[in-house]
Amino acid sequence: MEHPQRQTILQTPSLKEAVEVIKQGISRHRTVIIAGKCTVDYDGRASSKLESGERLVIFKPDGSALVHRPKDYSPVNWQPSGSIFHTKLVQDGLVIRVFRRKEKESMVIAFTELQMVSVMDLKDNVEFTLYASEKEMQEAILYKPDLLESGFRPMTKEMAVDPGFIDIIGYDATGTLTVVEIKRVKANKKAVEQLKKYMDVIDLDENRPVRAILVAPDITGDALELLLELGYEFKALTPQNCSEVLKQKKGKPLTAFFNP
Amino acid sequence: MEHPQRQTILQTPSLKEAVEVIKQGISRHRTVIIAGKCTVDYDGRASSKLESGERLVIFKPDGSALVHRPKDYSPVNWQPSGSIFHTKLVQDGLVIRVFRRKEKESMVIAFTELQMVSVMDLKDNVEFTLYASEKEMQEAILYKPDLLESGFRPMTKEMAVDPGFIDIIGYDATGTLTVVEIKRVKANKKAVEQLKKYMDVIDLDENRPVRAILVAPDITGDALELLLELGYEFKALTPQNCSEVLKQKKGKPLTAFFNP
DNA sequence: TAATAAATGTCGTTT
DNA sequence: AAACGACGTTTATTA
Repeated sequence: MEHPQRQTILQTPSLKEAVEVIKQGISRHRTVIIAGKCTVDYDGRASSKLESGERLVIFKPDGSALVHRPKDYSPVNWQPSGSIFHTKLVQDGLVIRVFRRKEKESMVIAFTELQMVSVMDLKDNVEFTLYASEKEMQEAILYKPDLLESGFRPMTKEMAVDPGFIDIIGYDATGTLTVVEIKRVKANKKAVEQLKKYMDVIDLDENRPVRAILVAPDITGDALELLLELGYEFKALTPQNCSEVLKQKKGKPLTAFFNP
Repeated sequence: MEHPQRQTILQTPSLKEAVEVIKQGISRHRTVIIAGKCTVDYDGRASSKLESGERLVIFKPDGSALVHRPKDYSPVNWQPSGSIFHTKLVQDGLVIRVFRRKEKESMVIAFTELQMVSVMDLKDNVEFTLYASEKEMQEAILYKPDLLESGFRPMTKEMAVDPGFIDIIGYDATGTLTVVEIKRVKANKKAVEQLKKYMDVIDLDENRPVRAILVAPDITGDALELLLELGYEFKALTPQNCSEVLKQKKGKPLTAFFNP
């Protein structure tokens, strides 16, 4: 055989057939996929009960476990990585207990019928890259401040103030101190309130005019109302806009943008 | 055959063998599970790129799709239910496009090698019940107000005020108006700020003393500091406590608690 | 549809 | 370990 067998697949196995395959798969740090009729009980931060039905259950080598029903994006039950699995064949069925000692959480899956048991050795070590995050919008404005407005000069990024971090502080074309808050999705009232919290601190520290600009692809009606009431400003900018700008950048470090 | 074949499992199939099975599985509203080497590109609210590696990919009958790496609880890429799947065999491999027209989102999965293709008809219609939610904590306090403090009399639940909904409003033993905010996990500063927003409205509307009580299993140091600064109070109460109380309730409607 | 808050949120980062 | 904020948050609820 050219390719050594890197997966074991059992179709409608008996519980007895399955138990050793599952145990070995878990102990050898494989990804174990089980489809079958089961109940699931969870107890920890909350507690839950799921009566018998057919589900897809996944145990990963890092100790994460997922129970998926045939609908919905999110698992009905789960435990995050770092959990410990115990597999046992009992009178009633094949029981897999998932523990997290630290969090005092447990999830118990009891199978009565199996449609499939699959054990695989998935090799996957490449990087995952997410583009057009809020950080990237920030980078884009620092790289090309005209994106915000003509003549804007960034001074600091992520300045620490009491309530948190101000995304960008700089001076506008007339030399007025300007606080910039960036959101990558439509801005709501919460975003304006966050900006206000920063402004409260800035206004307290300095005794001179300060502008506040909220940058986002869009803004809700309520948020715009509050924004204008507070005398702040809105600048429409999408992650895609920023992504385009960053394509020109290519590897210049962020520190390069803070030269005189 | 006693049990009609309710699943199709292909082990290390060729892309050509797999494509028809996948297409049929999707069109017949089955759960389709694919393990294999693939790349994943996402474009929508953000965009992402995942280079070639071995992953577990799930397509559900409701139009949700998940891409799982061999680590982590959360999928590396996904689309929620209501998405549309397009499967196509091209020169480079087996490509499955997942669309959400409304959200202008797409995820493209391109397989070059397959370890497994499994198509199942999972029957799962029972209810899932989760205990010890915030709503249950609220119900417990309404059922047995002494849980909050002796002599407390609830007046309304979920009173609508401008910022949102106040969990419980009532009168304490001395007849002072009392606002109750409930959190099912350790309360942080954000919870106190939320309570403050409610109090700002209440204090504005009424010109008399008002108490504010934050109910949670625990509270962070910063949050407690802010809470006391504002003159509010903290009452420790766990979801488990409340769950115990509710076991005595057994089906009495909530409205039954608002009698003179 | 928009806004608002809960979630077994999870995840990363900083203190 | 604790606290805090971001997330392609998702999900439910309500105006």
